[in-house]
Amino acid sequence: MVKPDSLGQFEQLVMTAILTLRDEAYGVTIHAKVEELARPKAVSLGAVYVTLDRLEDKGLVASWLSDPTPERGGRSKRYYRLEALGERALQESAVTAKRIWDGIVEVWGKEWAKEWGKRWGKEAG
Amino acid sequence: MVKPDSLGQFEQLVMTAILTLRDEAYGVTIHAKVEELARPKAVSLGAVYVTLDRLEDKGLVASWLSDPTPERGGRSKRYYRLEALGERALQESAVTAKRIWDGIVEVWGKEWAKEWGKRWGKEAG
DNA sequence: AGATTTCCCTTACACTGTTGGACAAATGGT
DNA sequence: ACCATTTGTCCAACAGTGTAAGGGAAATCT
Repeated sequence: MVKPDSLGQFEQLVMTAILTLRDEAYGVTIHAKVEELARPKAVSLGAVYVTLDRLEDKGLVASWLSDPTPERGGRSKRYYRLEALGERALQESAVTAKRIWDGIVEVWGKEWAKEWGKRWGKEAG
Repeated sequence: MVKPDSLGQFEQLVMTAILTLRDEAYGVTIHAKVEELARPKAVSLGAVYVTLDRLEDKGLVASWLSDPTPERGGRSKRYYRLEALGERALQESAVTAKRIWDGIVEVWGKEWAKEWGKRWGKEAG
């Protein structure tokens, strides 16, 4: 556990993925969700695991191993959830992220925001 | 000029500061605006200058020296503005920032967002 | 048993974040 | 003229985060 300081953007992505996946957050699904959030940028699986490791060292997330499941290749998974410290850190970072967004919209206008919402929002491809 | 890749969060803060300051963007004012955006986290002046340097190397911002002004300590300032490449990079990063915010609000709810807006928005202290 | 599928983890390096202090150029006072 | 003060820029060094590439383990299927 190092410092409850501010998160990097990739750490924010990983933690947001864990948060939104709720009970289905393990390496592979987290990776998929992060790629969805970071689109169109590609993300390597290794990057995700390294970051999960470091977040756990900092006490921001916790993990545990599941039992194997009876499917092909269904080996045990390492599931993750946010710790209280992690929730706090994510909240603060999210507020900063929102200030950035608001500042930009203030200058470039709401028309721009709408346009980008259409092209890059979660609904569209 | 290195790669027009994704920006770190601090780089986003600095560029957003330049954007919103319009014609008044130089080291000291940028530092002040970044601290406002990153509140309550403190930011050192050196961090800002180093980041400005690297952003200029990457061709995302441009700078020029002004004439001195007739006030106490009124030496010449280095002003900054965003380059076209920088605007594009900031837009993409901002979209990712917004996806993070939306994902979090989706889980924690709009009540939470409102509450944090009151306590941490630009209006309040 | 061997092939296939799903998943976890490590090593190594590049880039970004941050501190702390050095240095430069104006004005104001004595 | 000289020195203190104000405003401002910049560098060196280190810590921390981002990323790719590849090694390897545990299931099921045939």
